[in-house]
Amino acid sequence: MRPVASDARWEKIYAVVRRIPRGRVATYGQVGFLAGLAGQARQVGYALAALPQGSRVPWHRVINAQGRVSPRALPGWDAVQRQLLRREGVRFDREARVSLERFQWRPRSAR
DNA sequence: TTTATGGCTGTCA
DNA sequence: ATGACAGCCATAA
Repeated sequence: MRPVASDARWEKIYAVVRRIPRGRVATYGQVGFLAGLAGQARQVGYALAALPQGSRVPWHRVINAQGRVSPRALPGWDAVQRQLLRREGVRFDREARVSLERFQWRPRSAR
């Protein structure tokens, strides 16, 4: 059997995402960096997109570098993400953007 | 194998 | 602020 490289990477990505506390957000690039995959933000998005529904990974706490919820393949799904974040206290401005200054997660280990 | 497409990002006009 | 582009790399065809 051929080893599936993405499994190990995705595991690392999920591990990082699981560390994001409630009411905080991280960018794809940040997650990639913390997972040892600097510059591969896109893979983070890909990994999160592949998450099964029942997973306990807080995928909704990951947004793009512009502080916005990325438009997704399935319609309405991004609105759900915003609602989940709001429920945790994350505020959106009228441009549907989050102030990363205020809500971005800052783990000590990588500051 | 090659091509096209992604829940992205930084840089430059 | 907005748009175009080039990197990144896994997956599907």
